[in-house]
Formats: sequence, C-alpha cells, structure tokens
Amino acid sequence: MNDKSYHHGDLAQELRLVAADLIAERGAGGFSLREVARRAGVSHAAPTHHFGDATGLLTAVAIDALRHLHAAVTNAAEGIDDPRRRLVAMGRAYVEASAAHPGHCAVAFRHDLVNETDPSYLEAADAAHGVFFATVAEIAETTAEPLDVGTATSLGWATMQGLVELYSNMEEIGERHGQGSPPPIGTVAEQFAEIIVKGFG
Amino acid sequence: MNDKSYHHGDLAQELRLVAADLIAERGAGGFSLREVARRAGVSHAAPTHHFGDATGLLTAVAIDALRHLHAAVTNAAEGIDDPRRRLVAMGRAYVEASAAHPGHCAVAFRHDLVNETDPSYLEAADAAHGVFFATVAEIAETTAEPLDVGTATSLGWATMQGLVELYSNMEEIGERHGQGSPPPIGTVAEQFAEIIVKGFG
DNA sequence: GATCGGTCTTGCCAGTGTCAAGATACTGTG
DNA sequence: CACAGTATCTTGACACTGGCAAGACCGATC
Repeated sequence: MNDKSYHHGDLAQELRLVAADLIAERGAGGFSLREVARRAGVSHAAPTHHFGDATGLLTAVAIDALRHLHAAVTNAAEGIDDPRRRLVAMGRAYVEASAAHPGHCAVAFRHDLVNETDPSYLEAADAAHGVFFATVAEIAETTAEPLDVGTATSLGWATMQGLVELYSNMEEIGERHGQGSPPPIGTVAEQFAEIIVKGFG
Repeated sequence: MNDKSYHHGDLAQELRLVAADLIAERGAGGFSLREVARRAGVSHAAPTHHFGDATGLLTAVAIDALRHLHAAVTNAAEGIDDPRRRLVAMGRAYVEASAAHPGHCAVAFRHDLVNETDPSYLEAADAAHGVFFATVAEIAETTAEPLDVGTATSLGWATMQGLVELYSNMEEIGERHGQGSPPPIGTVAEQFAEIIVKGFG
C-alpha cells in the first residue's frame, strides 16, 4: 500500500504514460511492448507482470483516454446553463482533448487492440457517455417534437469521434479542392455540434 | 498484358482479397504479411514484390475499401430525386457497405497503417467524398439560411464513419443501461442522417 | 535458341510477444 | 533481529514477424 515500491515509484503508471507517448510518436502500429519497457528502463518482461500482455497495457491506456475525455468534457460543461450551448462546448472539448492526448485516444476505441469488456473500461466509457447523455436529455425537454435521447447522444458521440478520425483526411481533401485548409479541429467541432443541435428540433 | 501470368492468374489481386479476409477475421492488429502469403499459397516474400512492404499492401486494401464505399453510395443514390431523402439513403449505404466489407473498411482511415498520400488513395477518397458533396450542394440550394457545403459534407462523413467505429460500443452501453440493443446499424444511420439533414435547415 | 526482365523462392537478420524459471527487494511474523 | 513469504523484476528461450539479398524460374523478345 506504500506509494513507493521496489525500483520505481509506480511502474504500472509509468508504463501507461510511456506507452501513450510511444503511440503518439509512432502511431498505434508502431507500438511495441519491448520499446515501452526499454524507455521505462526496465527489462522486456516487466510489463507482463502488471498488464498480462500487450492487450492489457493498451486497455489500460484506453481507459486513461476515456478518463481524459470525461474530465475534459465535464470541465467544459461547467457553468454553462443553456444545454444547447453546453453541448456545443462539450463537443469542442472532446475533440480538443483527443488532440491533446493523441497517444491515449488513438487506441481508445480500437476493438482489435483493446479488451473492451474490461469492467474498468466499460465503467469509464459509461461515465463519459453519461455526461453527454444528461445534457442531451435536458435539450430533449425543450424540443417541439420528442427526441430519442439515446439516439441523439450516440449521434453526437459518433460525430465527434468521426471528426477526430477523419480530420487529417478533411485537411487533405480541402486543399485538393482548393478550398484551403479547414478551421482548427475545435472550431469544426463547434460547427458540427451547432448543426446537430439545430437538428434536434 | 496477358490476363494470366506466371503461377497465379493475378497474385496482387488475390493478396488484396486474402488480406481483407484476414483483417475481417482477426482485426487489423492480427494482420500479418506472412499469414497472407501463406493463405495465398505463395512464399513469404512474394507480397513484397507487388506491394513493397506491409504498408503498401494495406494501402491497396484501403483503396479497395474506398471504392466499395463509393460504389455502394453511388448505387444507393440512384433514382432518388429528393436530395434530402437521397442523402439519408447514402448514409445508410455507407455504413452497410462498411459492415459488408469489414476487412477493407477496418483499415480505410488508419493513418498509422496506410499511406494516405498515395495518389490512388487520394483519388479514391476524392471520388467517394464527391458523391456526398454533390448531394449536400443540392440540399444547400433549398435551405433558408446559407449552408457551407464543405462543412456539411464533412459532418455527414464524420458521423457515418464514427458510427461505424462506435456501433459495437453503442450496443454495449445500450445493454448496460437496460435500454436494450440499438436497431441495426443501417437504421441508426438513417436516424442520424435525418437529424443532420434537419439541422441543415 | 540465347538473352533478358518480371515473378517468385530461399535464406537470413534483427526485432517482437509470450512463457518459464530464477533473482531480487520489500513485508510481515516469530 | 532473523526468517520466510510474496510481490516485483530479470534472464533466457521459443516461435513468429517484416524486410533484405541472392538466387531460381518462367515467359517473352531478339
């Protein structure tokens, strides 16, 4: 229970950080357990003890990603009374947090690399989802026609995650069509969110 | 220029198909050049000659993915005059094509695995994007307030791609909240698209 | 029929994930 | 304080991977 144990203060924590750095640097495909161990200054098998296998470590990184997203979105929501304006701010915060933690968020929803049935993962995903859900539910009370809150929440989530995934492609296509680069990703997120909120009715 | 060459009729084509099958089966993380070669019945270095390296083969698979998406969306659009109804049908077709070609579409936008500067890739992406753009442009002529066509197109694209990525998570969260499973992915796509089109004004 | 370029194979290397076994440091108990 | 036990980490091994170099083979061209 002591904070400092053995060689490192907290090797498990350090491994998660180093892994996220490595993914940010080389992409999820360039990730390697042994390189993580090397950068952390431990032997190649040390991560196994804490995380079982590569999937275990990547799952831990994904959980950290979800917590970062959750924290950023919650923080952005604070103090905004109008639920529509709040949802727009949350969308912006979501994509900006993804950009601020590229290593973490690059693996957050990678079904082939992460064990998405891990209880901690599900819990973290629930928490992040819940923040959006609550705000959409508030909006739903103000719409002319009834709005399915679950569907509407999923829509917002999918849009923001899709934007994170495709923003670089959008830049490329914008320039190829001579439309110039799109605005910063946070601004795009706001534009998207405003159209969606309008579509809620 | 003959159709049949050497051992196989068209090894490059066969390798792309086998690679897509393998990714569909094991996920993008389970992909392996040597396993692809094994399944195609050739030596482990045969793919190198056609695609250079693993990125080359995966880029080819991604290009096939974009072409599948393009074809499916174009096909779905045919014969629908109302651009709003057409866009909804295209959204459905997009996600259903992704579900029908999971191996291809799992790598279509994976910046760490695919060379997205490949001219053929850019061309295929342009083509798919263009179909959406044209329909959104038609819609934009009917809106009360002016609609930025580029932004609106990107919104639709991001939403559909995000849905493809997150649908399994949505299923999980829906069941955990006792809301039951969401509808089939094509139906969700329609629901999303209808809200978005409404938001276009 | 010899030559030659395109196609594929064989062999090799460093690097990887995972497992088993051992060494080391911390912890609690007498 | 001694000693045993456990969590932590290391070492060593294995099969596997991607990429390279060298060679073998086929098919067509002169």
